Amino acid sequence: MRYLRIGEVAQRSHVGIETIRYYERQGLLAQPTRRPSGYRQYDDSVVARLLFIRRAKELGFTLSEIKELLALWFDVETKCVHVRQRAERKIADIEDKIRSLQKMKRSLKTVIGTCSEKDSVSDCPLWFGLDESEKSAASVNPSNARSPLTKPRKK
Amino acid sequence: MRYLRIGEVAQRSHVGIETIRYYERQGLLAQPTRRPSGYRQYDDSVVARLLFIRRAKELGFTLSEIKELLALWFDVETKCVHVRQRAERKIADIEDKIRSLQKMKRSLKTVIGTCSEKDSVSDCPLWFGLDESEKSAASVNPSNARSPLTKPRKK
DNA sequence: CTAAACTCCGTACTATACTACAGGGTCAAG
DNA sequence: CTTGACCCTGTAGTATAGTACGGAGTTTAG
Repeated sequence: MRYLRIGEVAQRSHVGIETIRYYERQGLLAQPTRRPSGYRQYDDSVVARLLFIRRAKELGFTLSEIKELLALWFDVETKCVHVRQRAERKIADIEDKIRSLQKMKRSLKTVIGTCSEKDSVSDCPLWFGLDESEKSAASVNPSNARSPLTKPRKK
Repeated sequence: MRYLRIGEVAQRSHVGIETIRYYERQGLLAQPTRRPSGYRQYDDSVVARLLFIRRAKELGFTLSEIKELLALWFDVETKCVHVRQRAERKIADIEDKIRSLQKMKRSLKTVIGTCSEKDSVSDCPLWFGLDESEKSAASVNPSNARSPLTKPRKK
């Protein structure tokens, strides 16, 4: 079986060599086998993994989130129950993202629709929601007095 | 009409005060009016704008992309043709993102489906595509000789 | 066997996006 | 009219995610 050198992997995955080594240090890629000289040897599965990482980054996942995602497929140690739970949480995140993107898209279409009728957008509609995303701990604050907005500054 | 102080805006939008000022410096938020004391005065529209920014970041847009997106709705100077073009490009980007997320979601569902049958994931399926995303300038390289993988290092 | 292209490791530098003071002024309840 | 919470500017520091060498060894076409 033919092995790939790091440069070939870089070319195929559109990820820089230094970045591949960086991902290895960060634990996103396994330590590859080495030739006697120390050269890394990869097989093509690493290319798919790198393409996944690249795309996931574009979708707003951080490297550590991506690490978690990858673990769902590849981490043999993980017990099934946990995988299931985590995968379901990830799916919910993803569905949220999809909904927001769809909202954004509809909103952009409205922009196009509105402005194609005239030759200027000076009177384009001003806002279309795209709010929500704001169900984070709905602040059950008693609000009895002027509660600090910022954490009190030490004197 | 009641104005909001920066701290109230921060609370409502779940964005830190310092971050709001940072966005102002970066041109993502307009210079707000000021009280004679210099205090910033906002109306609630800025809250929606900040929620949009926050969400767009989670969807993998950079601040400068977000600035462009916001300009599509709010930039009165922009000519309609340009708005239309840019909006269409953004919509295409968004549709790409949605497709990738859907693929990722399907793939995660497969993980769940596969592993719920057993008590371990040691034999979970190994890869499910989620590739594509790789239609970037399909490398029509003549490849006549050993072409440099990296840019030649200066001697 | 040579030379160009490749790889190694380690460290240092960069860009983006915040985040945290310092040192001062402002506001409003009591 | 004080006092605690708020705001101002400016500058410096942090986290994340790379990116760029230097100085060395390795590979392979010619």
